Amino acid sequence: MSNDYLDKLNEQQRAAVEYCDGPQLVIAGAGSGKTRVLTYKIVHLLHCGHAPWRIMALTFTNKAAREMRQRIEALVGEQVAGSLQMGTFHSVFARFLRVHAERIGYPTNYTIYDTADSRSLIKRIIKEMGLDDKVYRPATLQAHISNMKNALITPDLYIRNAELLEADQVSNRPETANIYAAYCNRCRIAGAMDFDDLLLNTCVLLRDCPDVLRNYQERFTYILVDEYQDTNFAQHLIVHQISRLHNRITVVGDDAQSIYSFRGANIDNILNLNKVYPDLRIFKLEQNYRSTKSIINAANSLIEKNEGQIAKHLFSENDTGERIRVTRCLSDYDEAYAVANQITAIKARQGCSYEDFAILYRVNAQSRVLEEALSNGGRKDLHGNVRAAIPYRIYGGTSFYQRKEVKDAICYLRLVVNPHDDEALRRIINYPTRGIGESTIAKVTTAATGASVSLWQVVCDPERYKLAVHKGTLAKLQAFATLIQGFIDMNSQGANALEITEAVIERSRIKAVLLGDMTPENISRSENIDELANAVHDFVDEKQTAGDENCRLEDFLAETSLLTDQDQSDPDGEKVTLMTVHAAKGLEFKNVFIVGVEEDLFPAALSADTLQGIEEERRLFYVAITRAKTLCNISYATSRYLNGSTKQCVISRFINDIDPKFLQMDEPKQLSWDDGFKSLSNVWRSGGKTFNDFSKPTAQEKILKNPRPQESSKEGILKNPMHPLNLRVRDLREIKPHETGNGKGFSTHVGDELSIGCRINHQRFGLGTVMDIDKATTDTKIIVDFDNAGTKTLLLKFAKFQIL
DNA sequence: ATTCGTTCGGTTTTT
DNA sequence: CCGAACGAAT
Repeated sequence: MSNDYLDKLNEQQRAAVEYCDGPQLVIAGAGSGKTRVLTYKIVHLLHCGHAPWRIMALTFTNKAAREMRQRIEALVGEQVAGSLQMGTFHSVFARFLRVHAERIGYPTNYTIYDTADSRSLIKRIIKEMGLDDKVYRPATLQAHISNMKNALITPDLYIRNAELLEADQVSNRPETANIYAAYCNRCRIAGAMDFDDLLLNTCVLLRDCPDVLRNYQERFTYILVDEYQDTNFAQHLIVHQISRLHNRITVVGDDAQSIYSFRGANIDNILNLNKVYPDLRIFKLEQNYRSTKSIINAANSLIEKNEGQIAKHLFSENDTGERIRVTRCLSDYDEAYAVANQITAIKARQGCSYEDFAILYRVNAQSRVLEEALSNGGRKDLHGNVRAAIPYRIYGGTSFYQRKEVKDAICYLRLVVNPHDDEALRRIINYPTRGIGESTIAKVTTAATGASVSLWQVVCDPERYKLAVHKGTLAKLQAFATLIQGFIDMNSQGANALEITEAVIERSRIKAVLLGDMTPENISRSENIDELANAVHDFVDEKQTAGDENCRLEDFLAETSLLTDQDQSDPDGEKVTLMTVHAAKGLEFKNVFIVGVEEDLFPAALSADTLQGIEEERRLFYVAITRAKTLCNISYATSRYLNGSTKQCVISRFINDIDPKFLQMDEPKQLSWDDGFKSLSNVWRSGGKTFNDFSKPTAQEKILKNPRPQESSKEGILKNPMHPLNLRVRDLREIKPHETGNGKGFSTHVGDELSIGCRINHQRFGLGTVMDIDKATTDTKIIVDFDNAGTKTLLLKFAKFQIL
């Protein structure tokens, strides 16, 4: 293998790739070729003689892992790439744990509880302990337990930690430690690990089994970790322990893009890395290849407002590009339609594809309106003609494997692999209904908890556990046990994943029940079950073509249980991408729309009370902006319908954080004192449609022409976002190049140059489509549907615009 | 035991 | 708005 791959790197990147003798931190700004460095680094390591199976590469998301694998495959071939130990933290260590589970008291075929499973278990424990679930909110407890695990505080450490106990007393939740202990206990009886356990137990394994640690330390001569700013303590420790022997490690990250502290990510892991690795060498990648200068400069000016960062200056040598456009909308509805129209307009102008667009939002719930607007292809025209739908694709939402019917089917499979999986058993013991009701399950539960065994053990041997139920009920339990045992036997006799899945679908009657009542929903549910069978089929097929006849159900489950919402397979075709900003990390798009940039949404209300909260939100916003290559569009609405009610909204403080010279504020104007209160009266909702009066400026707009001097805003907004002084937009003079009509191609036109459907750029109203030309009178009028200013009738002899 | 209807409450981001 | 949870009817 020649090493001409090094020529494909810039100086900084090349230096980072070539240094392989000790611990290395690569601070990689957004779009600076981080993945490129990682992939080439791995190629370089192979070139330098590291065997592929001695290299461990850890990423955060499956998407990132997949992408890196593909890139490396392209460079070194499938064979070699396949031998690399590469994947997400969770998937790599879940594999290790499969091998050594018994060393730490878990079965090899342990189950992985997803968030829903663990939530339901916590909830049940709270109930069983007779505690008030208003005080002990399951979601809060779950998050708390997760944090504890990420910090490696096990229940026995918890109970000895005076500080934690004290805090629980103060918050009036003294039972927290007991809930935590009970939860872990029940997981263990069920042979189940939750996501956090995968990391925690890896730490336990490496701590308690020095031979295992030694083995991995010796094996992995090089470790690479992506997105290190998002590691939690458990991950940090694992990496450190395994890398300690050879001390050859590359961690890549960008403190400015740390956005996962809510799940335990600790930015100090990267900021203090030199304390863990005294001979750490730091490399910086500061040239951004992705975005225009305007975008990078704007992003830089934003992130400067955060404190405590690793000094770096991201720069771009790309074109200056257009300024970031900030659009004010009256409602979420208008915003969605404005975005849809913009997409159509920009696509026509750039001649690009729908794939070049992404709409990013803070929370998934925002996607709904956007979907509607896109499906309608933007606003209907004057004659009520519906425009062609804009194709889109949503990441996130409920994933395939979380759908009720699919999860039901999966729970049968889980039970086959590990019958002690209580959560799975609970879910399907009476689905389809087989007369095993709540009271029976309660009795089984009591018996099981009393004897510290799984529900399955009680179901299989009711007498032993003195289960007091009627004969008829006993028979029903027996029938259920026989059903499941049948599948278990199939599995132990060597049936493959597909054979068992088919048997389960058939004999459990889950599909038959759905087809017994052919409502459209049920038909779709049954199709989803078929889809699951297909997935198993593909899995088996793929393994067999690769020459592996061993297509165990265990393997299928192990693979799918770590897939998440973000990992749906790509349906092909060019589509606009809709996703949360979190999901967009690591991706790039030619044109990006960031919507809902309002106080209490972005930054999220829950994050707004702490400085760290705000700083993380700001980093999130930074991530959003830096996804864009060419155009970045920001919008906010003054009124938004979210979670069942309409609320007034205020522009996000983050827009004020960006240096105004990189912004182009649309509809520049002073917001009025009661602008926010007024706009509600302009918005009616009927049948999902909004009626807006865009055409005439409001009295307030006319009155308030004088720019109010800027004052330091942070505290003011923090104190009271609704305070009128805070309803302030930038100085007029800073904004809008074409607003002043400075002869930049805006002129009057005669009718002949225009036709219906023409795109124009109006001096004042911006982009729009000509809907009609009225030559009936001496003064020709045109009716234009503006993307952001509604429909206007213009007198041709006066209107100043460009024809695009 | 099951099913249906009503009320109530919550509400970020993800492996 | 949506889902969970509870209560009442079969």
